[in-house]
Amino acid sequence: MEKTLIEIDKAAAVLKLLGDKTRLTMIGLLKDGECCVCEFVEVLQMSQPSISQHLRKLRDNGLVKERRSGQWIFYSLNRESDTFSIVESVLELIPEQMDKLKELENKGLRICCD
Amino acid sequence: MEKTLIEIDKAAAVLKLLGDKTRLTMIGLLKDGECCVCEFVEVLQMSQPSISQHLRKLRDNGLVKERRSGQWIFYSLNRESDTFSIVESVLELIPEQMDKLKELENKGLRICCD
DNA sequence: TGCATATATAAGAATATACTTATATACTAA
DNA sequence: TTAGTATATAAGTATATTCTTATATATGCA
Repeated sequence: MEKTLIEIDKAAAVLKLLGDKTRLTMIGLLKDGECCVCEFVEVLQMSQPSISQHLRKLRDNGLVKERRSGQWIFYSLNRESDTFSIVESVLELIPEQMDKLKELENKGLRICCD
Repeated sequence: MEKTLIEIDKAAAVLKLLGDKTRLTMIGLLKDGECCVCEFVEVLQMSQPSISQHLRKLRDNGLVKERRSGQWIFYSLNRESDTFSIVESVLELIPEQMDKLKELENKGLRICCD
């Protein structure tokens, strides 16, 4: 049950990534599954390049991983990351973001990724 | 045992504050007690104004509180903050910073705050 | 009162961050 | 092959961040 400690530099880097509302919401959206870029664009109401740039930071730091499926690239949490415990802890303390995906689904806007 | 959820904006703000090595180390140093500004200056090897500015950010966001005692101002974690659970979780995942204070004590540099 | 110490604040500079628009790349399907 | 869709990258800009140096404030003590 003992968690491995994360060195301070690495912890600070991850916390800095999570310390941005857009990226924190993204991580929240990934809590229960995958999302593709177009879904983030819809939910977060931001430009596609901006979303891609945030995802790149998360990926470069190993917080998320990607999986291509046809034209789409699906992102998911990288639970194998040695800093995942930070992400996990934070996810327990913030509200679920799932409802935003549900809304999207209700509007029929999630079809692009089926 | 159920923790109250922290809204995403507020969580992101706190995580941003913790996402800086200097401030994260400060929080780590406060885990087991108070520290005064001159101790932070010694341990972190940074200028006094820089330390004060970091402490101000932490204080403005309610993460730490201050207590004046003579010429010295002692900082401590604000365990009453509604975002303290984030700080608490992070503290469990990073190494103890106490040894740095011990070193200081060994060098006799902690006398200023007795 | 006057000086020393501890801390805070102000102003400015260098750098980092997060957008924007434009364009490149990868895949699908006609 | 060509057009269309999804995503990534590049370049530029506005703003935020974190230092620095100089100065202000608060306390203690002779």
